[in-house]
Amino acid sequence: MPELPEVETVVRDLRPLVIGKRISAVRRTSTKALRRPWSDAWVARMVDRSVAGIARRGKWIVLDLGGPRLVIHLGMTGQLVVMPTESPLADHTHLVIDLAPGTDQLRFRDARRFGSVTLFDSAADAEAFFTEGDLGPEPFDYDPTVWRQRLSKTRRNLKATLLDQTLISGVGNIYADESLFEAKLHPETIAADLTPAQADRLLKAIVAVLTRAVDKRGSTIRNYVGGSGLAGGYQDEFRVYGREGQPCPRCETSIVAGRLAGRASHYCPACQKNSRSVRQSGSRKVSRQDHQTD
DNA sequence: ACAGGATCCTGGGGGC
DNA sequence: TGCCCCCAGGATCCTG
Repeated sequence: MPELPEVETVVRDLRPLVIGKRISAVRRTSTKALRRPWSDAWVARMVDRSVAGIARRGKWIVLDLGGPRLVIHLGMTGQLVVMPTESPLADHTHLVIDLAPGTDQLRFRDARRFGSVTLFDSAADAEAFFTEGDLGPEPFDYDPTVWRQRLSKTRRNLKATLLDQTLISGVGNIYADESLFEAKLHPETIAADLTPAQADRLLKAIVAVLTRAVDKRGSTIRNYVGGSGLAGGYQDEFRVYGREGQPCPRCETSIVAGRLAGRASHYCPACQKNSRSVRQSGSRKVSRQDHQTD
């Protein structure tokens, strides 16, 4: 479920609720396996530590325990919320962390269990995990030159490219579609065929869309809630995602939905022209030079 | 190198 | 009410 804006919202919500709190107990509240295996040996390493900070890296949440780092991925249906101890434990709650002083608990829930919770011994170990996973740069501080270079090296389409966390971290299905609309680029456009100007436009569009979404506390379609249990508001601002058959907010043309990179993809066929396929309709294949315009 | 499909799971919605 | 099928904010592995 959660992409960068949702994860960022969780982190911002949790920050005042967990920082400075001491972990007085840790309990696994289900025996079901998560995406990455949990180890009970981690409990002893967490108890009595205080939460020094909480941060986001791509779609990952990093809880700083003053040495060890608890690294959490929400997968599709994950929730990480602070709740009072007396509130009933919701279904599919996998981990409960007691916070002191007070009676609050940090709870991790995940119905589909595509998420994970992993303890690393140090900041360096957590960072090595991201490095080994080849996690791509953050959209907000992506060097445009590097971005253009990375795009120029792949013949994949833009939709698949934006979903690739090693190329850019944090973008998922919703914000890929919304960013491509913002940039007026067709999701099937080959990344390497973008002109430098188009590549710049795309990065700016991603940043603009993500910024607006963060401002609205992300998007809630089904399960997502922030760290305090509050839903998001950006789902009301979608311009293409989930709007198949509805009018394009720019030109009124019906939004089209197709399947790309294995995911539902929404776009405006009028605003988001695929220069490649348009040009291909006359000749057979198009040389790279043909794309220098636009 | 890359596309496409299957897979890991559960729940919700639509059609019948 | 129930059943069946399809779909879902992700990521990874396998095949062609």
